[in-house]
Amino acid sequence: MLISNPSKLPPISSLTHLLRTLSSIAVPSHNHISHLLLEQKSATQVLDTFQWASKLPSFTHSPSTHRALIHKLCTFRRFDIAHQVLDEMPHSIGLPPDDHIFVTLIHGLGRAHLVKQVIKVLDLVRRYNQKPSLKIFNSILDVLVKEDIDIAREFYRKKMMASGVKGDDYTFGILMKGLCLTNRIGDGFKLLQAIKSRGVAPNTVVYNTLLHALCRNGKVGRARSLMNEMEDPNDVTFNILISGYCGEENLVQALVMLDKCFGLGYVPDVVTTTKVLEILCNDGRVMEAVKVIERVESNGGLVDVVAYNTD
DNA sequence: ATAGGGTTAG
Repeated sequence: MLISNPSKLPPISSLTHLLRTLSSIAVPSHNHISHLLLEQKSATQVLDTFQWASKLPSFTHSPSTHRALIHKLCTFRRFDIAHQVLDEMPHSIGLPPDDHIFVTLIHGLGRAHLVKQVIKVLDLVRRYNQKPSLKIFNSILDVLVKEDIDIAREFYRKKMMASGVKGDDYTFGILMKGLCLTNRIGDGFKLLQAIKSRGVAPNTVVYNTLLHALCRNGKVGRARSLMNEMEDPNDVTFNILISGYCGEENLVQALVMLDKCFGLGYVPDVVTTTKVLEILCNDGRVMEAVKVIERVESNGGLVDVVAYNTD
């Protein structure tokens, strides 16, 4: 048995103690026990708490309490125990681990940079006779793009495409993020092209990711023309472009975009507004800055302390 | 489960 003897409980915090006392009076909810688990400071404490809860009269663990347990075990890097817990789920609650719990494990392994183990989650899912869902594929892909874009691409080609799993909007967003993270702008455009060649319009997130990478790399003009082909630019799109123009101190274009932004009913966010105010004030155009503040505020936007200090 | 993120001196 992997859960140790509760009689030798380690010292526990007073909050934990209080919660334990309360739960022995009333039947605790799954939510309640999950929070209690998340509060524990060591793998032993989490396991003890989990074990203690399972002995409470009229309490049965659920997928959600298991998820909390797995999450905590991952933060303590006890992936071995996490796997054992998953294995025990079919007998302990009569249910195999669900998607949500696999995603939790994938995140945990990802935080520990355990790339190979993350990919192996696919086999783990199959061991419970389940077909890995697109959500699981995407979660794995999300970990991989942050580690190594080439491994991510190989995973996409060999594991997803080869098993007949078609990527969705999320998939392309994740891939674009991975490419842009390493400033592979050329590849970003290729991906955009690949999406279009499937006969679908790339979604706004995919575009925005590439727009941001362009702006970061001093290619605001290219970002502007790419924006022209977007069907539905949103507030984030405008924040990116306005910030981009501010970054190269192109006050004229920044203000043009700002107008366009308001014209479509979007209000720049706090960060973007501050940048606009900054370059206006640097240019001594304080009156216009005040007008911008009024315009943002009257449209329901926020201007914060940092902006007011800009002088 | 997917996009961005600022200020600080004479």
